Amino acid sequence: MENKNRLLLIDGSSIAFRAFFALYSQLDRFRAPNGLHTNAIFAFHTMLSSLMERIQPTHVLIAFDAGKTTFRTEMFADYKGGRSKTPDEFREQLPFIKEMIEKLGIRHYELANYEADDIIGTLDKMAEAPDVNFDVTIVTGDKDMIQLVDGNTRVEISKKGVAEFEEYTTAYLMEKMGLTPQQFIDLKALMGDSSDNYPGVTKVGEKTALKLLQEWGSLENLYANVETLKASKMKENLIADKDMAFLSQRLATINTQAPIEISLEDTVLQPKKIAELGVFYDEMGFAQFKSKLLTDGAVSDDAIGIKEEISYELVSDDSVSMEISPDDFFYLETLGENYHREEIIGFAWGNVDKIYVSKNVDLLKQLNLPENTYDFKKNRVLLNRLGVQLSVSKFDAMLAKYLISTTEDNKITTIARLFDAGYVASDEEIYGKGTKLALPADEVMFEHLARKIRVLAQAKPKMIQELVDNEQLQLLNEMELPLAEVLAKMEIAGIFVNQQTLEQIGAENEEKLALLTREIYDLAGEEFNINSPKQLGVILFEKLQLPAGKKTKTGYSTAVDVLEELATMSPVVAKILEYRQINKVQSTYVKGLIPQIASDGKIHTRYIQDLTQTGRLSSVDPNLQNIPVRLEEGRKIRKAFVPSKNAILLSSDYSQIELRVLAHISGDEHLIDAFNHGADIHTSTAMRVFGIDKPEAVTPNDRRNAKAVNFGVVYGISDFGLARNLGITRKDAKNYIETYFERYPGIKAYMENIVREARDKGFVETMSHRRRKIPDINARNFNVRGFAERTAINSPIQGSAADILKIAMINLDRALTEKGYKTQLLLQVHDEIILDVPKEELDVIQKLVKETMEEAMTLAVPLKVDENTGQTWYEAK
DNA sequence: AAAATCACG
DNA sequence: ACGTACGTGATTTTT
Repeated sequence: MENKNRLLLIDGSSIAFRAFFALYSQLDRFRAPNGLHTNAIFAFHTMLSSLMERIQPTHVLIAFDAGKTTFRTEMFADYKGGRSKTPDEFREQLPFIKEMIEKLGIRHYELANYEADDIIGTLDKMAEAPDVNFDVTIVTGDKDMIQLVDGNTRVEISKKGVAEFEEYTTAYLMEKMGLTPQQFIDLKALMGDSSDNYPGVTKVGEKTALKLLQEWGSLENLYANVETLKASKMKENLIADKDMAFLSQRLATINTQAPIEISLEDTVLQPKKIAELGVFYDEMGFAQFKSKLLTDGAVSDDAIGIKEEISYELVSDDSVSMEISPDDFFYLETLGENYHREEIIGFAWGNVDKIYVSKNVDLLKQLNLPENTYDFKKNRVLLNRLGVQLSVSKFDAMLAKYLISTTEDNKITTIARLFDAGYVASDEEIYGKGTKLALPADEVMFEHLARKIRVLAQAKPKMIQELVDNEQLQLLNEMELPLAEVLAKMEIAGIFVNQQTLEQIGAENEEKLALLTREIYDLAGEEFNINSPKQLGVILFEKLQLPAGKKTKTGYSTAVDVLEELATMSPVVAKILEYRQINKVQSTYVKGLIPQIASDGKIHTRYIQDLTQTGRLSSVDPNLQNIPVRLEEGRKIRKAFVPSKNAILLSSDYSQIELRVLAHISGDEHLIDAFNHGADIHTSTAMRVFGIDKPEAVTPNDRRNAKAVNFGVVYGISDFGLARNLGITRKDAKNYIETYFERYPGIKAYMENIVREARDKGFVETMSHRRRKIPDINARNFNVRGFAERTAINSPIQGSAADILKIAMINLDRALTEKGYKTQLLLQVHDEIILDVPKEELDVIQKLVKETMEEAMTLAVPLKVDENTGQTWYEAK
């Protein structure tokens, strides 16, 4: 870039106001720890950063309006009159925006009796003096300042959000409006300005004003010749409002001679006040800005006093002996995430005072490793690959953090921030990401590992304290930690998948797809990419003229529910649905799974234990919790999942566990009764809600509707959702719900209570004190708040059900181990477990599994378990 | 990187 | 009037 001074002048008042509205929808989310709204502060920071980045100014000034009265109000008392009061939520943020600007090393200025425009205009003129000759960029939300555009000065008007600006240069102004900057003032003189509340000439708006200026060039010339205009209402108005026109002209003119007490030298960009900014970001709750601040350079890390020195001892020799204290942490590093395949690149152990690092994996085979861990399950699996049985963990910082709060991720950087436990770089900074993922120099990695150990050691007591305060210590020690061991066993065990079976299914699918593709091209009359919703939309809704129903953000929706509506209208639609179904199976479950079969003939998934908001597990790499079952076409995939030699697959699932949990935690007598009498729950609901006497009188359709209502109840029902699901009117859905609540008053009470509880405490919890924060519960926005309310209703239900299966798995694993059975737990699918059972153990194991699951927790209703066995997963259903 | 779609409980 | 059912992950296309 040219070595010229660049001055950036920002209308702080106007941009702050724009910033406020740019994130207005997020008003409730942006709250400082002390409750202050911060949406405008945050958006202002974002806008400012991107401007600084783009313009790279040498000088910056942010001007603010000083107060209500200015020299313009002396000229015209109603100037800016009639404006609605600025919102309190905005006004309270202004002082903090100014504070932030100062800490960013930028000057701000305001002057009694003058507006920000005048300060900017005056400085702009100073910067244009021949001996100075700066490039000037003016940023504002207000078009008035376009009059300042000239060869040195461009004006950027904030358009939308925080990043979109419209840049006015003399050329652009001429092209867009056919005006010079001076004429822009006259334009406003004629048409007035409704937001500044001066009227201009009666009945003259933008179109008329532009035409007059095209013809006469200026306000002065227009009025010098006004008598020559042919008689019209407009001529009368021009003559009558002449004084107002010239007054408006003066009001619209920016004063470039304001008595400012600030010079260009005062606007030189200063270095950021790093330490103060760090504190400020903390106060505002701006974690991202703070971590950015820290990563921007080592100098700043030290300046802020967070990146203290760290020392560690490198251990490369196998023949080291070590003493372990109960406070010591152990940490194991891999480059990638999939610990079934990744190699150990380094590890560290120690405490706040003394830290060891190494990359000699042979050491791991002989050392006695510390019992405080981070991601114990990963460590267990990795060491198992080395033939080492890692001893039981006493504390897992990752799981502890997950239990304390699910709102953020559970990375060590996050733990460091939340528990004020020192500095650690992010893995991305050290190892890169995506294609740039690579091993750094040894010293870089070792320091990084040492810092992780120190953060963990410093955070542990604080985390324990918080777990105690939350009544969650038991949840960690007796549920998540033991479960991590069980899951490690399951992941290590893996499940046999028959590749030939998958390939056979794959070959059949390919044939069907080829045929369907030809048929679809035929019916459509052309070839196109059937996988592209965009191209498909064009074919269906433009070429074939089918009625487009729903729309997505980018165009026509071609989702199943839309296509099903169209199926009767054109034969191509049915073919497309069939194609989609088979293609899904082929791409995700045939082509996706085959490469996941390891050399042992098994698929080893990973269960993510610290992710879901409710306490469920998730399964990745591959996901074995969404193998098809509902449609036969996909269900066949399950034929490839087989037991080990001389064994059988046993699938055990809880029947209606979420409704049973709901019955228990709501205490609703009717729902409890139904379960206690062993009734078919959807039939029973149908009888109560639709007023049917005998179960025999419940039609399949009644039962179907009741089932949808029951689902809805668990999800936090709304008439809209139920209506959409059942294809009935909202009014009917509303009736269903009202009747349901009348007949099940305990459920209604539960919903009201849990929402109130969320409001009071800011979180809800499961039967085992698993928490979910509900920050949006008091949102002003109807949708956001509605979502939060449904979350508050659903989370304790889904979460308690998850807790129950977790307990069952732990108890079952314990029983299997104690009695020395060879049966293996293989998979978990939310309300179901799949086991590999040697044939000779089958009878006793079936009994044991059922018992263990049904007795996992004692509720006001019985827990019921169904079991199925088979030579494949397909049969075990 | 986001959006659309669809697989599961 | 607003415009949604709760919780996930993988694949493909589009930007």
